[in-house]
Amino acid sequence: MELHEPELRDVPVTAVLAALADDVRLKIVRTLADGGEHVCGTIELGIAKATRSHHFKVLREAGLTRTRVAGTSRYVRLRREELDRLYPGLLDAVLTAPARS
Amino acid sequence: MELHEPELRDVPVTAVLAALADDVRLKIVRTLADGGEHVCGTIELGIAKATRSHHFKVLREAGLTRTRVAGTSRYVRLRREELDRLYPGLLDAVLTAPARS
DNA sequence: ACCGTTGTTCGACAGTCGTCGAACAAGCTC
DNA sequence: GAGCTTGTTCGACGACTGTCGAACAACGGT
Repeated sequence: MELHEPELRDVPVTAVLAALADDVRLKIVRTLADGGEHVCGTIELGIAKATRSHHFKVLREAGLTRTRVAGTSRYVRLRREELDRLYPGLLDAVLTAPARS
Repeated sequence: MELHEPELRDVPVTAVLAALADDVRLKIVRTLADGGEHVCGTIELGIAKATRSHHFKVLREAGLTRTRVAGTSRYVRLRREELDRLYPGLLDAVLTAPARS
């Protein structure tokens, strides 16, 4: 299993923004914002698992998440420190924004 | 001429992020970041004017810019104060980010 | 009144994106 | 090993997006 996790500085800002510009992915990011590791499947999203897998892939390849494989599960967490270092304020701004109505 | 400029709070965060997640529009925003008014046509973008018009429309309808009509020209400026109030840190994070290589 | 300038709108087109079911892979448990 | 669970991958499909040329609209200057 190749876990493609790019260096954040190699990811264009537009890719980071595009990754955040989706309701499903934003919900994932909000959930991960507690700082802990979450198993992909435990985040309730109301979509097919293929779609779920797709969104986690987008987040990972945009440098937003770090994934640890353990058994059949994947533990995902937000790369908050790195993000705050490279884009100070971005994550906070997005997270404190009013949730989707 | 109907100038559709929504209240920022009525625009979903994802729409704001999507508007910023494009190289051309990001370049426009960076140019407008000096706080002044710019005439649409004076910003060098290297694209057809139809496309240019499209991008300015996206920015306007995402609540990112304010447009003033004067003669045949449109004066555009960034809605920075409102943006900073609703999404503190977002604009700064995007603007200080390394420009697209 | 004509012409040039500035922008918008209207198809059209290619490309990307979100979504899904189905098939597959890998691990755990009995 | 059989079966279940957890995710990924593979088309496929419809919707949206960025791009353009052409046509149009509105204004300014001569």
